[in-house]
Amino acid sequence: MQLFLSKFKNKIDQKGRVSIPSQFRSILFQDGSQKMFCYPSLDAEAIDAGGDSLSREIYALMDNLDPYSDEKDFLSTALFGLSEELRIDSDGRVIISDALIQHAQINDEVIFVGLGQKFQIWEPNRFSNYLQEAQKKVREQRLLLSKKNKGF
Amino acid sequence: MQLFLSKFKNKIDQKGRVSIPSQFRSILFQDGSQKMFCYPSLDAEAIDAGGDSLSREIYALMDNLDPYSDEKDFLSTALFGLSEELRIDSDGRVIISDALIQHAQINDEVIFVGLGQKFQIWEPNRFSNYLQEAQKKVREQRLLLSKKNKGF
DNA sequence: AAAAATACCATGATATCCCATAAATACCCA
DNA sequence: TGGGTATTTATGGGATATCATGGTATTTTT
Repeated sequence: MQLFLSKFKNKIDQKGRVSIPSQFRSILFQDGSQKMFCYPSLDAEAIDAGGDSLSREIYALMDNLDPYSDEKDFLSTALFGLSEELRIDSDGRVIISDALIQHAQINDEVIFVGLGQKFQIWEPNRFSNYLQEAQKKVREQRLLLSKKNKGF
Repeated sequence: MQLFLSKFKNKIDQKGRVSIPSQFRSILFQDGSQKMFCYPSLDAEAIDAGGDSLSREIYALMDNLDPYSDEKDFLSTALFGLSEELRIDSDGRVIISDALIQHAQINDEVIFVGLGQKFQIWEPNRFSNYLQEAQKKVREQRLLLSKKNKGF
């Protein structure tokens, strides 16, 4: 299976269009769909996105819930209500909806960040801040680890 | 199978007409019917709606209940008594009945919210309140989910 | 006849398609 | 290996189609 890797910075034009990085695009196209599935990230000011496999994963998750439970009502509102299947146009671009733009505080540039099974879309500055934080955490963790595991 | 996803805000005009979001409309039309099936949401101040598959589902649900039970009486009153099949006009609009308008406390704008198999129609402010609540609940429940669903 | 429902038409905004261009990348062959 | 050519890719713009929405006319209902 192909993974989403690396990161790419692209511009949003006046009509709101962004090119999906071609590497990512070709993965999305693999299952034949012309859509990019996406939704606001649960714990970051970013957009989570992926292809058919990601959306199927989420649909399956919903299917397992009791149809008439509060749990399902809340989840389906928060997930289905906020997720979108963006059409990929003939030039490989999408138009990100206002709601998602706002959630991720995006202006006229975005960074696509590969996360393996899915990828995220960030406002560039926010992403570099997030990355720094993450790296800091990793270093701290490593200090803890290195006491037990020399040479790592 | 096509699912109802995302949300759309539309206006109600002086004659009481609302456009069904075209994405939703095309799903409704798939089973050939020119109708939108709807009824007052059982546990929210909103309208539940969908196509033929939803109405069939509800019929099936009723069939499974003991014919002479209170449960069936109650449900058939709550659902069938108040459910309607709204004609979709040539421009893709419907007229929502007074009873449903009142149940959902709707004025001159509504939000259509995709929930997968069906969708809901909300008064915008009420929906944003409900959404906040739903997101809060989802975050609380999230630890449970993440153990089973990595990467989500 | 009055009121409601339905069909039909008009318009601005937006999305989609199609083409152009420049930069980046891949490709090829001496 | 290097240097040049072909392809791909990101991005912009104009033309076209679609959509939401308002309005008018016609039909149906009561």
